[in-house]
Amino acid sequence: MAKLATIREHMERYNPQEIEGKWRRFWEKRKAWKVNLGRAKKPYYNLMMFPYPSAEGLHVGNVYAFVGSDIHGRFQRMWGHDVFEPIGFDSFGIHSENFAIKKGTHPKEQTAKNIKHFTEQLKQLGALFDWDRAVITSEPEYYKWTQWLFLQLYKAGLAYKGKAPVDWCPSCKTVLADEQVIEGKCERCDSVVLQKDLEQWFLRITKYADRLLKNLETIDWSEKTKIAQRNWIGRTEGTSITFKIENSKEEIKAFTTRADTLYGATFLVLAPEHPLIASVTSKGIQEYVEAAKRKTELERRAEEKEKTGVFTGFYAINPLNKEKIPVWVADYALMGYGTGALFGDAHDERDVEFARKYTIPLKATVITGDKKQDQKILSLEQCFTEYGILVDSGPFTGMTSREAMKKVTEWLTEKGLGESKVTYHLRDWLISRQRYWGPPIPVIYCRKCRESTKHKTQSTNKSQNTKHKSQTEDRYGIDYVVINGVEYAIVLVPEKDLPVRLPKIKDFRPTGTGKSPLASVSSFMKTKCPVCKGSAQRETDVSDTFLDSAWYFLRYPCTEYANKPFDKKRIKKWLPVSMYIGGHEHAVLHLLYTRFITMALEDMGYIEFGEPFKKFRAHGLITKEGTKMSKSRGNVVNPDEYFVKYGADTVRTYLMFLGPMAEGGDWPDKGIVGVYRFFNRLWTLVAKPSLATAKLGLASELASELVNEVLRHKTIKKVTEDLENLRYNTAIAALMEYFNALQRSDKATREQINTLLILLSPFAPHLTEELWGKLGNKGSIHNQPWPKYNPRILKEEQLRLVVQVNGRVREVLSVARGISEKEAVALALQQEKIKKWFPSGKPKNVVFIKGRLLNLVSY
RNA sequence: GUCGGGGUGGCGGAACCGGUAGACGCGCAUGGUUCAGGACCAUGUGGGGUAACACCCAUGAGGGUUCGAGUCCCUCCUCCGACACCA
Repeated sequence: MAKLATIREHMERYNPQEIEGKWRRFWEKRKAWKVNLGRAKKPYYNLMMFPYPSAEGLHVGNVYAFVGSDIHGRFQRMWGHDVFEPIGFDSFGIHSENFAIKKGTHPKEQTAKNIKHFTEQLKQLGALFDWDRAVITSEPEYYKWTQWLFLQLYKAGLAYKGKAPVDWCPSCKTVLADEQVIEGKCERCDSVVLQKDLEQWFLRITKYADRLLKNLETIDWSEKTKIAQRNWIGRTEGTSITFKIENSKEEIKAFTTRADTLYGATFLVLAPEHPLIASVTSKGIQEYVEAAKRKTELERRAEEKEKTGVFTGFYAINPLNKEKIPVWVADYALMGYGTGALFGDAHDERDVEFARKYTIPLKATVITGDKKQDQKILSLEQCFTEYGILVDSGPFTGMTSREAMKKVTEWLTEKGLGESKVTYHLRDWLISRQRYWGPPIPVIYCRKCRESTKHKTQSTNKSQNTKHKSQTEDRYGIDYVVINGVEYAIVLVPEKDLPVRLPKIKDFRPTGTGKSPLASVSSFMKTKCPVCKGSAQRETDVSDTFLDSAWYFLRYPCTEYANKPFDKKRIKKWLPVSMYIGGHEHAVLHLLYTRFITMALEDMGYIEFGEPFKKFRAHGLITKEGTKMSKSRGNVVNPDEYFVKYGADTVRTYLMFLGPMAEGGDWPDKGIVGVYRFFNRLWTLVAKPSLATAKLGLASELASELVNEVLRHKTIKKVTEDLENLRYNTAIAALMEYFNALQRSDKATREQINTLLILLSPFAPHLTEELWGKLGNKGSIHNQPWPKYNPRILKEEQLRLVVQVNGRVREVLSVARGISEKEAVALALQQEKIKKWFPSGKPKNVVFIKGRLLNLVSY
């Protein structure tokens, strides 16, 4: 007998492994989440950032992100949307290649292996993923179109090859984009980056700077992300001022945001890369420039940012007061910002520091109204950088800084000596990578074509980059590169020849020579020119991973089209993306690039929208004991053991219970058992034979207590609102509260429990499906409509009127909702706890907030 | 330095427009159940105070506005994140 009971008890226990596997197989077989993309009536594109499969498996941080997004998808699905929730792998790139190198395997094999394991793990999550449409960026079927995209960008004048000082990571042995350099270090491996002058491929994202900025107002994104983008774009308004050079026809345009300080200009500084310097023959200067370029960020840091510079030997004329000021070259001026030149004065800390070091005179022209400070500033003991009143500034004396900035700029503009200028922090996107594991850039260099088209190129000055050339549709014969002193025409690989396949080579490791490993594979490099059919060579660099991920969301709904990257009609139906959820670390990388590419595609006429994601929400970070999980720290938590111990439903729900989605949380605290207990208790309640028969069978009006009904509707309201706002943690709390009430009351009806299960189903899809069936309901719980609450029922609840005396709570009264102020005061004054505060029997003042509180004031 | 976000029990975190601070969960305590362990169930759990109430104190610190402040304003302390020689 005892044994039998134990077995029975065991059988009835909540066993996540058993039911989760069962339902997953069932759903997969039925293709339960499949959406017919062509026919769907209410398309909802629920997108999450796809993972880099650059590890053996998922960590709980990935799980957190995917589950949060999946819950949103499930919620939208139950609202009646046709939810398309795709998944894929961002499998090209340095992360994947580095991982393969570490493992000593070929990236192709390692990536395949990783993807296989990731897939197994992802399938355990119980998400709505459409696996038939999985996108893998390292497959030729995909990167063919990444290369196609590059060709279109080139034809539109948005891709160019140019020589520029670029950041080089000596460990990854490749150049990096501006965005991938963090505090002078490589984003991937933390190595200190070096500056190199290299000929590289760029995408002209700066052309879109203003649009990228302005459009932010039109999209529903987390404010944090928008701010990060605004900062990165870094639009600055200022003035460009033309300084004539003494005894020369040359002039220098200097950029400033403080035109009001122009009277105080006592020197001019050029960036070491400034074009004017190239024409200066003085040996000392050239040496300085070379040395500055060779400097690494580390060296600059070690010197504690000490500024260095050298006097050029010539002088410039201040257009305002005609003063003669020396022109210097210094490494604190940056070529990429403003005009690459600035004037130095006493109202900028960097200028002052530099001037002191080289004993260049300074002159203060701006002061505050404060007497004491006036003296200090005029004696130059202190560098005053704020706005103030102008002194010693000719006709501008006495003006405020703001006024003067305007007037000075106007004056200069009138005289043709300056103009308003806008500059940006944003730089063009450098996409060349001297690595193996990426899509080869589909370009061929042909010597013969260059020879035969040389006449087309007007200017022979090729010392600078191609940035400023005019844009035409067909640049054949005009654009060229110089390799080892020989000119080659840039010829695009014809679209019909795509993809340029990445050959499987043995020696795929980065070379460090400034060239991709592909450069030593002659079978790849040597090719025929598609124009002249003569022998030519291929570009051997591959493109940045972020180019792969800049358009993947367009591919998902169109994976069945082999002859085009995406289908216009399909795209029109499903895009822009309804909701995008992902990590905040991509705020200025992926999210900015993606917006740029979308705008470019719109301008080229391929799509009809300029913003890819209508709504974006950043999720927080899951940490381990307060620190970021990372492979290098070795504190990555593998979710597998938790799946085995507690099941996916518990892991899903627990992760969401940690805190608000936007804030992330710490894993693990022991709290996971709390959710597991909750599910066990739910299981027990539903499995109770008594519930399955008598009470559950009754109609709700007869059996339910009003209390439970009110709570049911309240819970629907709360959970619905919370899910809309991604406040999953409080939604779960409300569900627990509701469950606790049902369990306690012992009068729960089937409807009340069904509501609980439906509301819980986005969090715990397997468990709720099982219990839904156990209660004798038909069909899948996931096909149920989302419950609606009845506002009338919420009003039936008794009001708990808070009674305060002098703003402090003294009593809580249960009263009818419609109670009037008069009635409430009278009732309150009958209470012992209240009465004693009013010896006179009457309050001096009464504050009554209907439906909420009563405050009686005794003074 | 600049920009952004925080500081609430032993812990994770709740608290709509200013209106019962600490929901929900973890942990802990006591009791029940069990051969035992675990699991489970019940009750309690910010601090002081009380037999129990009452009452007092409490949301980083200090001040202010208000009938009433975690929430609004000012000053300061502190932690975290992003960017950083950007003129």
